[in-house]
Amino acid sequence: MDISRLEKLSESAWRLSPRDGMRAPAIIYAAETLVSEMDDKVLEQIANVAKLPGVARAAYAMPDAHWGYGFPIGGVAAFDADEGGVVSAGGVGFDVSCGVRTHLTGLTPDQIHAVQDDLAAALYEHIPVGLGAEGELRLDDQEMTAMLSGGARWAVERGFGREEDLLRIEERGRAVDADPAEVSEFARKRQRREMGTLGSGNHYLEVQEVVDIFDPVVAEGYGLKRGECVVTIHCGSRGLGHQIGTEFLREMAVSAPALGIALPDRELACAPIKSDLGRRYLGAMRSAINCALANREIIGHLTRQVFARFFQHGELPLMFDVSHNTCKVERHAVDGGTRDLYVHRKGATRAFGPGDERLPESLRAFGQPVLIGGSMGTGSFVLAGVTTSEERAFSSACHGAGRRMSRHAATRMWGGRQVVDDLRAQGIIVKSPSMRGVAEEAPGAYKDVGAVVDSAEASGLAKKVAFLRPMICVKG
DNA sequence: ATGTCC
Repeated sequence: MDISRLEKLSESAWRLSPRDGMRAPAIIYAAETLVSEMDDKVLEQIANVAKLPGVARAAYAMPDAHWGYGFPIGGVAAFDADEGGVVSAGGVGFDVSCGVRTHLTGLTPDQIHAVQDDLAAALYEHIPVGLGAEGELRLDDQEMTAMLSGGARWAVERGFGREEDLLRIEERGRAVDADPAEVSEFARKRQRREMGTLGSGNHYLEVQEVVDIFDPVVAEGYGLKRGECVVTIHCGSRGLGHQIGTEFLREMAVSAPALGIALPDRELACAPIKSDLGRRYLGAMRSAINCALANREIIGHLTRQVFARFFQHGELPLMFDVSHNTCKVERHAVDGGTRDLYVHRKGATRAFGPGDERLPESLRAFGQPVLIGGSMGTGSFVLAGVTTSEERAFSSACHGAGRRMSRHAATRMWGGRQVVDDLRAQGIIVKSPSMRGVAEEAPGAYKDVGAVVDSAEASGLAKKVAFLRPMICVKG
């Protein structure tokens, strides 16, 4: 990206003032090196987002931003329903409510090492993974509706997971105002056999060691101890969310002219929040959020079953579960007052600061855990929300390392087998049904996650709490 | 992300 087009606000914040139909500025939060490495498309896309009706304050790109469908991945934008604001299927993303959860294990790396190969094999065997993977569960239409309405709470009621998990899930495990009636028959059909499955692409389950603590007080508050292991699960709403995204993107693109919306890019298809189409999308999208929350709760349950075979204490309490592809109604400061806004976070994590009443009491003093998935070789971070993030980016932060190159480019650079062997030499066991998928996800295909989170911290979006190094990776 | 083109 040509950085000379941007106004430098600080070492890690860059602004494009409104032009060419932009209704608000575009702001990129990242150190100069990361901004320079970003594709020009990121700036073009975030500027286009700032052209949409009812956009509030500014459109933002997080430090891990990269080119996406319409909106960049790592994009945040909020819209005001009373100002003609819109909701956009492309602004949420195809994998609705894709997200991350981390379970504590209380186990030491030595305990994992003693069973590492067998544990990796058991996790890989017990948790369905890969494109088109099916689980043991079969949902009839009535159960599908209950799941789409109940989220992780539905899963717990059916015996998958524990009541106490719900307090450690965003929105207490359930998106309210979901409308399962707006989820098509085909979307339901695609999901019938896919509950409790990990999926493919960048989705994974990892056993990780906490190797660095940056903020001892917050780490203790989260239950993270140096030299202990955690399990992190990254997945979303599988075929159902994808189908909802596909259907509504198409309908929004077709309907835009009639709804009086001039799209700067067809991929930015959207509908007024106060329209029938907008309301229907929100009802379906919230159902997909519940699908993802239920899916991760079931996978957490399956993980506990495997750990119970190997260890006496297989409780695996949930530290936190947070989505990074969502649209949520939140109250934020705008123009000297506060407004209810529809905050789109696509490849961006909600990051409430300390004291926020929407956080569970046990976490409120520390700020919200922000779970950052790095690549399978380089490791992951746990961050904490900070109060400055509200004015900087509607209480949002990055979500991962961000791709450095396309999947296709990665397969030209690496072979899957070679990546697996290289990681094994570093003590990391990778299990995957797809060697091509592993090549696409090679550590070198991602940006330096450390540089990304340093930028997030410098930008006042979140602060570093802990660094996690993978030991076992089950990869889709 | 995705039974990578219902």
